[in-house]
Amino acid sequence: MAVGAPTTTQKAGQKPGRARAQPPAASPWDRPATRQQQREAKRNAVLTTAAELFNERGFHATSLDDIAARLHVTKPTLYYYVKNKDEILLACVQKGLHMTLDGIEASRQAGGDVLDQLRACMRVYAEIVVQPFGMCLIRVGDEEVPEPSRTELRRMKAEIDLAFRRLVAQGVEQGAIAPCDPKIMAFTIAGALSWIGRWYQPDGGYAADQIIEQCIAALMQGVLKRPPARTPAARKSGRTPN
Amino acid sequence: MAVGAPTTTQKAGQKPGRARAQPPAASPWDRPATRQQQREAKRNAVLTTAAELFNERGFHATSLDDIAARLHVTKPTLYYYVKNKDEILLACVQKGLHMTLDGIEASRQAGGDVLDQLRACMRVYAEIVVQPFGMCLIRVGDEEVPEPSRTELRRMKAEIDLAFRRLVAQGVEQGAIAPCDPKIMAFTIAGALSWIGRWYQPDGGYAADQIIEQCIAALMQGVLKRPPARTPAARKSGRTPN
DNA sequence: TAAACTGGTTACTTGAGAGTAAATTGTCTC
DNA sequence: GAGACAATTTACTCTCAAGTAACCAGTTTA
Repeated sequence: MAVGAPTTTQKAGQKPGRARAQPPAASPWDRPATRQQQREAKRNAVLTTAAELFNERGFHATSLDDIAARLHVTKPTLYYYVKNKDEILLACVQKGLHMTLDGIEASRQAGGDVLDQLRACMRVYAEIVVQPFGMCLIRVGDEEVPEPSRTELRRMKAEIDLAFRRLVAQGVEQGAIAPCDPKIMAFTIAGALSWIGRWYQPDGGYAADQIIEQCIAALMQGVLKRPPARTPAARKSGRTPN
Repeated sequence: MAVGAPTTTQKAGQKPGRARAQPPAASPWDRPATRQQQREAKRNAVLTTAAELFNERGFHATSLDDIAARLHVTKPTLYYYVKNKDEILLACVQKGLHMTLDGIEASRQAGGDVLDQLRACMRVYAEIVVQPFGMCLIRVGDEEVPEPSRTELRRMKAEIDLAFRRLVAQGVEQGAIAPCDPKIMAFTIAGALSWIGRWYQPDGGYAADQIIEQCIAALMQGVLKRPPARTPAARKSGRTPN
């Protein structure tokens, strides 16, 4: 399902766990959404637009007036929905982080062997990283976010990293993954996937899915040519299992 | 004089190719370096310090006063050595770029088969990326640098990317590298290596070399365990060639 | 030793952009 | 349709940092 359309907060591996209790979801027959819902929707629009601009120009180079302009409102309006500029950044990054964490949790629940789970996590991560909030996550260095929150952010990032590292370690133990330092392998994986968010352009000749799948395959398989594996299934395609 | 230790510009893939013709190198017996040399050295100190601060706090979050302070001088002094803040950023990134390009050229000259050359390029790139100017290169998005130069920068980055892509393509043809889309493979490699510059900390339990070698190995070999190769040399170590 | 230059300083101008106060318009409820 | 409250606007303030002007101390050269 591709992690999907912007503005719609909570889309990836959702399930009301982390999200604040949301009114049951709106059917088209409902009368024009409640005040609360509208407010929430507008706040989200602010955050999404902000994230897009941060990604285009960088955090410090984006003014609140820029954000307001793109939303066709004036700057003070923004302050009706957010406390200040830092809070915006924080919220964006946090959304990206939550989406990732939820997604990882979902892949865990989905089960499968270590390799399946690792691949699923990679996919989740890569899909998020090409969307506004996820892109924020990897483009905006955490130096930029001021101290109370920075530590919290780092904690969450470490959590993601740990998930990868654990899977790798587990895979090594089971003999499915090549012997390596799991920490470095995890960073290598995360790095390659994060980088996608740096150069990917929706209108650039490649579809996001293509890029993601190929990048994952490249990481799994490595640069070096493999001798064709003796796996029965692999015989007919002539390729090693990805 | 205060504008202290020049921090030795040009470290990785140097050799006077691209650098402006430098006076034969100073022996300790020489009288106190010429005006020109001192000036050059101080300008370099400004750039290096700036790069370090940009990496620590981000470009926009670093003020010229910050840079001046770390050099124990006052802001107007900086203007004696550089035109303005943008020029500083541009110079830093450009230095990183030139170092990389020179390094790549050097590995080409060094010869060897495709894999050797690819590995050499990866090493060059990774080594640069953990140093001030190289780190600038990958931490500072090119959105930040204003238009006349941005295009030039992108051109140079593309050149680096192209070098990787060409090696990959060549390797695929020769059958040394697994069949893949060279463009994506190149980005995957560059991404993983660039990422090192994001999390590497000189005082963090790992030596830079370790990280670099392991990261390269991880990329070459891939995540998946390889069946032990039938290469005679590989037999005794019990591992596949890295 | 005086002129001229080099490298640096203090003290300023200026502009941009974050954030606020208070007035204004719109909408819902009784 | 009159109040009450939600949503936005206009018109400001204030701070910070880029960039400049003008001046000063050392050093070199005639």
